[in-house]
Amino acid sequence: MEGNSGGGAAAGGGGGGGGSDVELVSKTLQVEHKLFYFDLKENPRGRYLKISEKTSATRSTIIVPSSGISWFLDLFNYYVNSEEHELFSKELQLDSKVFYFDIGENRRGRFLKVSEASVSRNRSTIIVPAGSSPDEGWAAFRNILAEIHEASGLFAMPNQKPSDAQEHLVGLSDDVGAGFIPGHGSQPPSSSELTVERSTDSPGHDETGMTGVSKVIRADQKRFFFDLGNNNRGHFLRISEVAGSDRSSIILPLSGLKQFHEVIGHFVDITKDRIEGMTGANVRTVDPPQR
DNA sequence: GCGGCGC
Repeated sequence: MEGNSGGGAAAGGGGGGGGSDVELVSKTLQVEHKLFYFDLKENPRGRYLKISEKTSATRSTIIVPSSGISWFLDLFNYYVNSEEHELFSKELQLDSKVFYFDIGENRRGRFLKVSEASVSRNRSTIIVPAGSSPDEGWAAFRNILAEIHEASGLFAMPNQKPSDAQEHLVGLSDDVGAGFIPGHGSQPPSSSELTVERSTDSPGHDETGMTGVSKVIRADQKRFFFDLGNNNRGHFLRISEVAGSDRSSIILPLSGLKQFHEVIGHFVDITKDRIEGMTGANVRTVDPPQR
């Protein structure tokens, strides 16, 4: 809850020496008799999520690159929300790593085996029990991933108010339509893969009623900020991409907004098949074993 | 207080 902004998000600046990775978020989850540790960490080479499974005797760990957190979230949502008979194994390719998601079952119950295979590294595996109630097991695991995914975005954006993210976490579906641009309430907030937040700055000033209106969307690990502004040459929409500590933006005069919208719509149309569901980019379904 | 995974 505290403003843990840390100045400029470029924690990579002060190399820090060997092994002193900064811990941004740390959470634990107990499922049956297992303990799962979630540590979002950062070092000069980037950010990653370390997930450890600890039992009384053993401990195993997988390392998820930050770009994979949203994929993990999607995959756990898939396993939580799917019927038992339609659960398939999945493979998630991230950079040089491959994560395998496999369902298993024994007399203790159902479980999801997540193993990480990378070059020159022994395969490591964690096993997450399905759990007997919707509050534990896979769903609880999913919830932690969602919290970390949220928090990860906040760390990338020092000016972001944490309360906005909390609001987004808590609000289930009713608040999706809120906070739209005044006078333009026509667009439906269809966000299947994308999650939409809003951050309105200084609503007290309403010179034209338009400046200061902002929206934020997130896709994978990137965040895109949309800000209406104006200067002596007119009104414009600034679209900024923020990923990690890098950001860049384009300035779109409002006279070009309609064409922009049409072109985006065109690409949405021709790529629909790939962005719905999860057969596209990195995740692929693995056929069940024949017998 | 469990037990799967791995060769």
